[in-house]
Amino acid sequence: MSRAATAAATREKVLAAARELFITSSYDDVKAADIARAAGVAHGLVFHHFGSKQGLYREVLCAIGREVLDLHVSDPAVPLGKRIRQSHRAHLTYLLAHRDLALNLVLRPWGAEEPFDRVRDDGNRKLCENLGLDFERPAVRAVLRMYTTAADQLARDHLLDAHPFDVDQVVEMLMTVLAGALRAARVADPSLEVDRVLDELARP
Amino acid sequence: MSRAATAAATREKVLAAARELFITSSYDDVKAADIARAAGVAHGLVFHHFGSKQGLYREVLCAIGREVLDLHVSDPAVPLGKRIRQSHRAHLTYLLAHRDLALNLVLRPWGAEEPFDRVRDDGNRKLCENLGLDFERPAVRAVLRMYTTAADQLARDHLLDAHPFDVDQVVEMLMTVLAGALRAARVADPSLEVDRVLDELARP
Amino acid sequence: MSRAATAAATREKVLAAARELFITSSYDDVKAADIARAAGVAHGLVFHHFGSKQGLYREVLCAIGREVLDLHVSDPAVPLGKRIRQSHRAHLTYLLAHRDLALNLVLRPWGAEEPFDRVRDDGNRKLCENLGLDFERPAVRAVLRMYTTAADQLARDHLLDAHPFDVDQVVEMLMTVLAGALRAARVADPSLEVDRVLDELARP
Amino acid sequence: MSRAATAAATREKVLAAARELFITSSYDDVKAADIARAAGVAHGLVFHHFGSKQGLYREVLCAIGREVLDLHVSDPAVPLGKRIRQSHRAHLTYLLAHRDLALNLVLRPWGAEEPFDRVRDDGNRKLCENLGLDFERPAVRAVLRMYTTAADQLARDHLLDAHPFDVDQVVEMLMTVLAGALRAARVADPSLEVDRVLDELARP
DNA sequence: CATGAATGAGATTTCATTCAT
DNA sequence: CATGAATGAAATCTCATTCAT
Repeated sequence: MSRAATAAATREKVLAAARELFITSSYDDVKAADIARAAGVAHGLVFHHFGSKQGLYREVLCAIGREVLDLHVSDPAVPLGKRIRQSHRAHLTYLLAHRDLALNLVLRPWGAEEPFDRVRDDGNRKLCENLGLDFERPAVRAVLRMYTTAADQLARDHLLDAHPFDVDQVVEMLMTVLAGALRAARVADPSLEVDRVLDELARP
Repeated sequence: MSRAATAAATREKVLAAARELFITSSYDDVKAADIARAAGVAHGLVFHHFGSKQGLYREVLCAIGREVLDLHVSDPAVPLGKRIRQSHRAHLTYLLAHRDLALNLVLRPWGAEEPFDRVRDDGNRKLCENLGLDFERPAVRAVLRMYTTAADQLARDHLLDAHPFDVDQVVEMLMTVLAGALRAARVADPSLEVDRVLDELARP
Repeated sequence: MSRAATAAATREKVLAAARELFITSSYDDVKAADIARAAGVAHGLVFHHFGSKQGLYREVLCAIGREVLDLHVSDPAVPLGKRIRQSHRAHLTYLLAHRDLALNLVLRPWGAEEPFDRVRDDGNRKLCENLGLDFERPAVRAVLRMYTTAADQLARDHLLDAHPFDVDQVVEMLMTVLAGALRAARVADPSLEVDRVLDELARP
Repeated sequence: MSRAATAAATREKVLAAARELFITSSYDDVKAADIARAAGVAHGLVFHHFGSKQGLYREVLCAIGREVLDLHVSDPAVPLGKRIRQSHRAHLTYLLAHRDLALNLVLRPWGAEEPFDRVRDDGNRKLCENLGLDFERPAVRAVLRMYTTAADQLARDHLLDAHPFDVDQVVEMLMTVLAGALRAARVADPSLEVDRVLDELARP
């Protein structure tokens, strides 16, 4: 193993330890010393590789964001309604399988973490592509941001057992809310064509 | 002025100073000492009256929550569509008039602050009464929580000039999203009757 | 004992402990924690009273500076030559009696410690008054600063046993160097009248 | 280029970078990593070549000390008064041309830096040779140390514009103070013959 | 010779909270 | 009620130095 590879491995070790801890405890409750200890490295190494605790946190967040993004189905061969439903189900399943991670890191509001916002916007952009809409149009962007936030809220309540619905029901609720959001986009920007999308979304 | 009145006045002074500070700075950035200094009282008084910094914060939050709640129109004489629209407009106008307060204290996600959640639930309950729906039904509760979160997101973007829509457009977008949320409630709970409400909401 | 008096007493305790430590160890080697422990108070109290370790250090330095200043004899009834000699002897005796204090805190160069410089200037001003010269004249100021530095150097060497001269010899050497410095002032500023002073200084 | 030559060149690169940094920042503010970066070499190399940060600092200091020493004129053909004046002028000119270097590295008190003290003693020894005096005699050594310190003080004030005198005036002031110092040596050690030297110094 | 990853001891300062007066 | 002195735990980040490659 080369020097560089060893270093990279150490970096990963720290990253993994940090992820583990940030999932189970809040940012403030996780101490840099804890991370170093969990990773089995010297205290200072955390800062050598990531500059600051914040920097390390950001990296963890981004890594998770990318993982979540990759869950989405974008195969154009699959009909739109099915595609979106599959994506949603995959997303929800992932969150259920990683409950703490979801509650503590993923399902946080817009604006709470700068770098994560970008990941979220990437998610919306992907959704937009699937829907055949232009994310650069303010109305589209605005309602998708609303929708994502609302979906996170429903997912959060789901994880907290705040309501009794199963995954399939949740997915259908999301589809309906998404439809409402798209109609809201047309309200703000009448030139927007959403009927066809609404049609396709309606078909499971 | 009686002993008790003086005490109450002091309490208010601290509360006002705290509110001012929590509006402009984050919770962690506001120090108990800052509040005491701003209020012109002894450091220890903050704890004398409010037990802890958290306790004081909660009081500030609740006071604001109550103010916001009181903005809502519940006059049954006003047609439903108009009533909800007026409430929304009043709410948005208030947030615009208190930008920092809105961004830093009001428009935070569910779960961020325990006591504020209750206020928010109260708001949803009020909305429910207006809509003639039963907040205790899980489907209703779930979609209203989604809706509120989504509405906050749109308001936040509005305050941050992230989109170009005016207050009237925002209100109409919200109405449309609310309609979508109600349909989503029916999806989860088919026994739910929402057609009449949807009808009334459609009429401005 | 009143509240304020207790507080002042505590402050003094910290100050005394700090002085003790700064005399025997270098600034960097003295830890804030050491001072608190030595004073028998909580760690945080140091900062409550002095703001920072630097602030505390400055106070210690100033207190010592004032003590040293008070050693000087300014009784006009005493002939000038005798007066200066007595002051020098008192100064040297003090430094010898407080060897570490002298070497570590007093005999440091101009510019090493901002607040101490002011004290030193005060000392020179006092010397000036004794000599009947105007400290505001650049030539006077410049040579007195030279002289003070040189005197500190000789004192330092004396404390370090770098030369075999006794206090009386050292005092006479200083008188001679002071005479040289005054002549140097006249070189820079020929309008300066120093002959009478030189005359008086020559008489013990 | 041979292996050894490359190594020497690298060493020089580090030395030059260190000098640059120590001139503009204080010892504590210069980090070993800064030096390595500025020199464009690996962090560890600093220690490879110089053992420690202190060691590197010492080398920088000595190099500068030697440069300053070489400024002094010792040509016996030049009359003493002229020789000393030329040396002083050269010294001052050098300090003026390297202001930060002078203030931060050269014009520091005796005892501040072990290795530099030796250089300073070398300087005094040289001066002694010029003056035809024996540096090993305590009185001579003592007053020359005083004189050097005083001269540094005047130079420091000069660099800081603390007085309005030009280089020629400063040189003459120094000559006068030097004369005073020599007389002080005779005070401490009456067997010392300084009249001839004083005579020669008086003639420019 | 050169590299830079790894070490790990360490210190200042902050601040919520308490409590004697 | 009001005061503000006193407490003391705690945590981030720094940095000289080492050493395996």
